[in-house]
Amino acid sequence: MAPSAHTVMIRGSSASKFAGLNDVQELDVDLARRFWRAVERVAAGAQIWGSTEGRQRLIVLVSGWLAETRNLPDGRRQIFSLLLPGDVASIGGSTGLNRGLVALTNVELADVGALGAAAAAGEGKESWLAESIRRREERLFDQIVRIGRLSAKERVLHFLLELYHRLDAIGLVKEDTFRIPLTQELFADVLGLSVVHINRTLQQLRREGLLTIGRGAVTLHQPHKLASTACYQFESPFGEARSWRPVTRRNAI
Amino acid sequence: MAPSAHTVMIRGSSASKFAGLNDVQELDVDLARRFWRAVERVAAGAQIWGSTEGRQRLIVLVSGWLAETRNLPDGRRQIFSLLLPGDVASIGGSTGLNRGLVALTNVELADVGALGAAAAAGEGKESWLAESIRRREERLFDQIVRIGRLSAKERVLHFLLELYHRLDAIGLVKEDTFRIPLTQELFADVLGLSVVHINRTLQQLRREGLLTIGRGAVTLHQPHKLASTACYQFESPFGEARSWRPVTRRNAI
DNA sequence: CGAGACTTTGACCGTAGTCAATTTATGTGG
DNA sequence: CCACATAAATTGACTACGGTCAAAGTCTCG
Repeated sequence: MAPSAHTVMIRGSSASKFAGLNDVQELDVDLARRFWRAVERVAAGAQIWGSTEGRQRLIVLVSGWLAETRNLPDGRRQIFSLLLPGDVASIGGSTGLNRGLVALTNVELADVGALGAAAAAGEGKESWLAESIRRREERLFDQIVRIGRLSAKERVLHFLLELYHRLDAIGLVKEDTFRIPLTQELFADVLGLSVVHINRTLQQLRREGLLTIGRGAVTLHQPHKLASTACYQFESPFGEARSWRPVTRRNAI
Repeated sequence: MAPSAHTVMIRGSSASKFAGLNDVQELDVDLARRFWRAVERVAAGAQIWGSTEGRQRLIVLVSGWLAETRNLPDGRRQIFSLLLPGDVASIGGSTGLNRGLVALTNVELADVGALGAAAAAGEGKESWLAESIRRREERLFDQIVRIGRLSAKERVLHFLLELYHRLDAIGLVKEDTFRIPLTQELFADVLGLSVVHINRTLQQLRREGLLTIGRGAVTLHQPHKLASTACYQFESPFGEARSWRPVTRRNAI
């Protein structure tokens, strides 16, 4: 993939290239510079994994979209999460066997090894890295709730709302509209549904006037209202809904 | 919950109390001692969360089972993961709002804050903590594949196989049999299914002679054979099954 | 214009959910 | 030790969400 095409990709957000990072106060400029020296470019469609030999290392996604995925032997595929600019991922080590990292668009990566050590050491303040990792886990939890307990319609809305918020945080949402480099097939593999059903669900949402989607762009109409219909981020602070009874031999399976 | 009842809980595995830890070479004895001074006991059924005030802290589960869970406003519930002895979890900080930690049995916890700093600093060797966290993420990925792409029958087997391996690693499996403090309802909430369907699936598996389950104990008949029918740990090393085409405006939604 | 990939549609099927009742297991108090 | 209370497990009847298969329609690019 030609670098020129790539440049087009990130243009228009040049100011916000660092938005995902600057947003969080703890990342100082020195570290940021260290990023830039180590930037790597990866072409859309490429699969990424560190040498299985070396130790695990952390990278920051500077621009573009990545997908974390797994293929089952029979062809089924599940996408665990999407990584957006500012997100952290680990590659290398024994990671590669269970999970693949795929560039959905042209992508810029920065090594965060040095930063990692620095951040881990700096205990006094909330380290940027720790916070980043915490959010990542939170997103995995959201993903589990989506595919575990939400209906197809809810899943789609919940997922789009997550993207909306994450992209908004790095300045990539204008007037409730953002771009998504996803086909309906990828959509399906994220949400654990079939392509056909994703298609029908999207059409239903369109008919209901809840969103506009097509040509790689999404507009959410009244995002806040959608949030409640999709159980998005409105979880009760836990523990209010159901009581937990100790599980003893008496009441075990 | 009386300490005596509790002691019964961990008896029989006293030798293996530390199995989950000793198993991994990097944990030295000094750190282990530090654990013991900080051990906390929690009664079955209790909900655990650090003060939302303080910073996030890491704990190690020394004995018993914990569940990480979320309740949706309408009563639906999803259990993200089960924590077994030797596993690490974070509590406190902003964690509490999105995820609850519940003691399924009486439980012993050890604070790993000090260890955390030490381990993070010790970069030369694979730190125990880092490895522990990596495995945790791997389990979340497995969970996502289970509920995203596996059938009910596959989910149950895959889940039981995971427990089998994790419990085996800490010496809690004898003759392919282990104890599980789970009701069918909890089972359902882990696997994203209804109780009724869990019940029917278990009965089918019993009829097929694949396992024995009841009274809080499970026996897997021919675990290795089951693994292939449940797509357990037999994922292709990624990238062989399907090609990835760049997603551009052309072929996006 | 033609090729290839993606989207859309229709017909049909099957897995899993829901509701409601019954049975079983484990306690508990008399 | 028995009757009763409670929570789990189980069953049946019915529904529906979502999957599958196959064909037709669209879009973009070369």
